[in-house]
Amino acid sequence: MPKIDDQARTKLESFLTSQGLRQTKQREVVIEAAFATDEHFSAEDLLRRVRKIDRTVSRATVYRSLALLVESGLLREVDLGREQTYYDPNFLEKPQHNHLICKDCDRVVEFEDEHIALLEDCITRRLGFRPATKSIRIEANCEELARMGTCRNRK
Amino acid sequence: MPKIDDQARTKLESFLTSQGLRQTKQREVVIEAAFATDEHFSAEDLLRRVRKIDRTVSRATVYRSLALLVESGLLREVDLGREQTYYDPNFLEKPQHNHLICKDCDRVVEFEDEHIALLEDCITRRLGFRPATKSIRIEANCEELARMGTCRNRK
DNA sequence: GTTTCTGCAAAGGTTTTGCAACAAA
DNA sequence: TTTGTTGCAAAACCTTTGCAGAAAC
Repeated sequence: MPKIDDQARTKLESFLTSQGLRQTKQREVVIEAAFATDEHFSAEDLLRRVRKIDRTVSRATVYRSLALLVESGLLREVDLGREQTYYDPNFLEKPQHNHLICKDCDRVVEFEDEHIALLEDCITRRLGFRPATKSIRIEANCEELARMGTCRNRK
Repeated sequence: MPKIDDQARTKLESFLTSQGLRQTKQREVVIEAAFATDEHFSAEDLLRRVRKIDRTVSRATVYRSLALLVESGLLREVDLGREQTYYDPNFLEKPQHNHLICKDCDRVVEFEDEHIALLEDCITRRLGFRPATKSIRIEANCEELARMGTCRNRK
């Protein structure tokens, strides 16, 4: 089973080729950093990780590469309700997942559910739209915080 | 049946009083502008509307009043996936509604659905959270655009 | 009279962009 | 060689904030 990272790298390469774009060592580094973990990250998070590998890569290049990775379908922007844009490296593996965001502790939990997917379909059609880029976001509160008065994710 | 605007004004007044805050003509104008329509708006949208009523109101005051209106429960921040924060004046009337956002034409449609509310509850609990500030956001594509090749909301 | 508010302008933080030098193909 | 890329610094945006004067209570 190939590492997700390799899969991503291959996909990016064919995207670049098909668009007449170039492979550079900066893009290599960015993709390596982006798929190093399965956590969501912001552009600045990624910049930090990238610079651990190669400290000469510029902020602008990270932002530009990010746009490329989204365009090529390797990353998805997710709206976690924070000020910054976040990126999700897990859509390659689980194209249908959704996010639950805890308003207390900022935890983000990914989930899949066939019932909600179906319902979403129905509602979407009923309203005259076309269910395509499925994306449901649930906001909730922290059970742990409510019961224990505290939560391991702080705040 | 009282106008929503009056209801909002009354609620704000008691909030201000209870917090030892003051009623000012600027806050009057902001609330008037905020509840003039049932559309979602950004801070800059609101500033424009406010200035049509009183052109001397500053940007800072609009931002500060907006925070106050959210705190007092009159407005809700909604995340429409755009760069700016948007505000929804319809939660006073329909505290349970959700949003469908068209990724093609940026249309926002509000909807309520008991089934999805229930499912959301289940999923939230199953994941160890507490369903509180219900908020589901569905992103979809435009049927009109797909079928006709164009859409009345442009883009 | 106090204390809160306001307007202004400056500052903050994230993301984008123009441009000259550089590197991939 | 040609054309796309990079790094830098500046710019662009939205939003927040410090402060002195103005306005509520």
